[in-house]
Formats: sequence, C-alpha cells, structure tokens
Amino acid sequence: MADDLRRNMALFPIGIVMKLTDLTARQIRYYEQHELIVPARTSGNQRLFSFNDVERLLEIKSLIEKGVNIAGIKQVMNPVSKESEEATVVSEQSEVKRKELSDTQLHRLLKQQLIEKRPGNKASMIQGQLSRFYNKN
DNA sequence: ATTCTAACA
DNA sequence: TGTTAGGA
Repeated sequence: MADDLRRNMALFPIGIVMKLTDLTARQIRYYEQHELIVPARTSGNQRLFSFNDVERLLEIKSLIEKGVNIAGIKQVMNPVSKESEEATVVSEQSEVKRKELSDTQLHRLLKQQLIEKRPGNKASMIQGQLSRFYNKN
C-alpha cells in the first residue's frame, strides 16, 4: 500500500547494493544499461537504489543463475516505468495478471524459439526458463 | 574513500 | 564480465 513509497525511495549507493545482492558494480551498471533497473541519481550523478531496485536485482540475479540472458529477463520481468509502478500500487490484481501472463508468454516464447533456434544459436534465452515450468517457479 | 564512464593486453 | 584509466 502506502509503503510502496518507502520501497521506492532511493536510499543506498552502489556499494551497499553490491553487498546486499552479491553482484559486482559492473553487473549492476550493466543491468541498468539494459533497463532492467532504473536507479535514481544524486546531484553528483551517483546512483541511489531503492528497496525495489534491490529486489529487482535479486530477481535478475536469480534468473541469471538459471541461465536466462538479458533478452529473456526483459520478457520475464515486469517493465520498469512510472506506469508499471502505479499499476503495482493501484491494483494487486494487475500484478497477479502480469505474472500469469508472463508464464503464458514464456510458454509461447518457448515454442517460438524452439523452432527458430536451429543453427549454432548458443544465446537462446530459453535456457533455464524451462526449469521455471518444471519446478513451478 | 567511493563511484562514474568508457574501453579493451 | 573483469579490469583499469582518468575524473568527479
């Protein structure tokens, strides 16, 4: 509810986030480049992360460990924007819908990619995503 | 002391 | 991804 405000307030610098997530600064910045996270900035251009950012990073880390690449994560995770943040605050129903939709999309992507990834396409983003189905997330 | 961007023996 | 140079 209204503590989304707290979860979204930029509080910690990258150093703390590194310890909190066990990710390197390189990785954190890299994920930001790919818009998986959008941390705030200080006047001095230093990143300030919120609890939500940390949570997202932990999820990203989890997916990476399962072998999902950036392209795959982009499709599995909820988009980062004011719109989505509001949606999360306004209705938890939409959040549930987004998750169910994600799995549906994954299923779709799974087939879509199983047929288009024939040559030596090692960067298939379905890696690991299979485990999501088999392990029931 | 920390973090930032850009670039690659 | 790691690492490093050169600057805030």
